[in-house]
Amino acid sequence: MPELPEVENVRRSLSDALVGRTVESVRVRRRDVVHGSARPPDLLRGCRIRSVRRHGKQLALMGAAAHDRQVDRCVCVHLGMSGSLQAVPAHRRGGGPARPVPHTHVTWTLDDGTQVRFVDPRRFGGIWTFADSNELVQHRWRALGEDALVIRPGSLLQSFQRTQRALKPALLDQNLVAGLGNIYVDELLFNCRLHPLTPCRTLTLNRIQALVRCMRQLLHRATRCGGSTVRDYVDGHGRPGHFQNAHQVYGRAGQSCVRCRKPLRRQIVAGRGTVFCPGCQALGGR
DNA sequence: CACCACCCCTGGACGC
DNA sequence: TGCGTCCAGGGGTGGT
Repeated sequence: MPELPEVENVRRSLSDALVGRTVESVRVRRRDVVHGSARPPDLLRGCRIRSVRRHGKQLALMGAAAHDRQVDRCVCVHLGMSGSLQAVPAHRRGGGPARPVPHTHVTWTLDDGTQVRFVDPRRFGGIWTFADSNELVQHRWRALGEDALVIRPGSLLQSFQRTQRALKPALLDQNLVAGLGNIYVDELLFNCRLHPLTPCRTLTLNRIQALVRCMRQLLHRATRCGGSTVRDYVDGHGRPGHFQNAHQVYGRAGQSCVRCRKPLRRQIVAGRGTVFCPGCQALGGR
């Protein structure tokens, strides 16, 4: 389940393989994963890739039409739960017709023979096409909150003050802060000793500052470790992450808390499986 | 506007 | 071995 650290690793690895290359052809196997125009030129055919951007959990391939450098193109990719975007170099595809990877919905072929494949078995992800970066921001990224790596305590304080919600559902809300998912919210709340059901309203600026520091540190550490591979996440080169080995609560229900040795509890919060330490993360805090 | 329940989807775990 | 059932979960949508 790609969250910010995983998506950032996909972004970096894809940048290596894509930036500066030109898209020679695009193949769409499932039209319904593409939102907006699925015409090959709108899916970057004939474009030179200028950059790979990220906001929260979303990626965007920014291209410039080769025949007219003024014409921009932009393809936004959301990996959802089970999506992956991998660049497979020509030499790794070998000579013979390798059996196709199931659920490969869109394939781009670059001028050096590299294939970029969007694979998404559960189809919780998708692809959105835009004329340029303005459209991307207007129609898709503007509604999102600030990216979790750059958000400042002040904006979080503002959001927290006008919501009645608990911390966990608020932090999972991409319109409030973009990039956190179930894994990193649980890890974050454990790190800063906050109960998932703490009402956002009750957090002082001081505690929000600590929360933001914790969040950046956690996300940076996880990113450096290549992200978390819980089931099948891999980056743009097919490499798994290893931050799952450093998880302190996620996936550890019933095991003992690394701080106080009490058993970790699992409870449904905001409809999501939530693991926390009832000892360290008391409601009301300390 | 704020919030929540519901639904989308597949593969893996588990029980018989 | 094989089949059925349950569950995970991001986020869009529609209802309250």
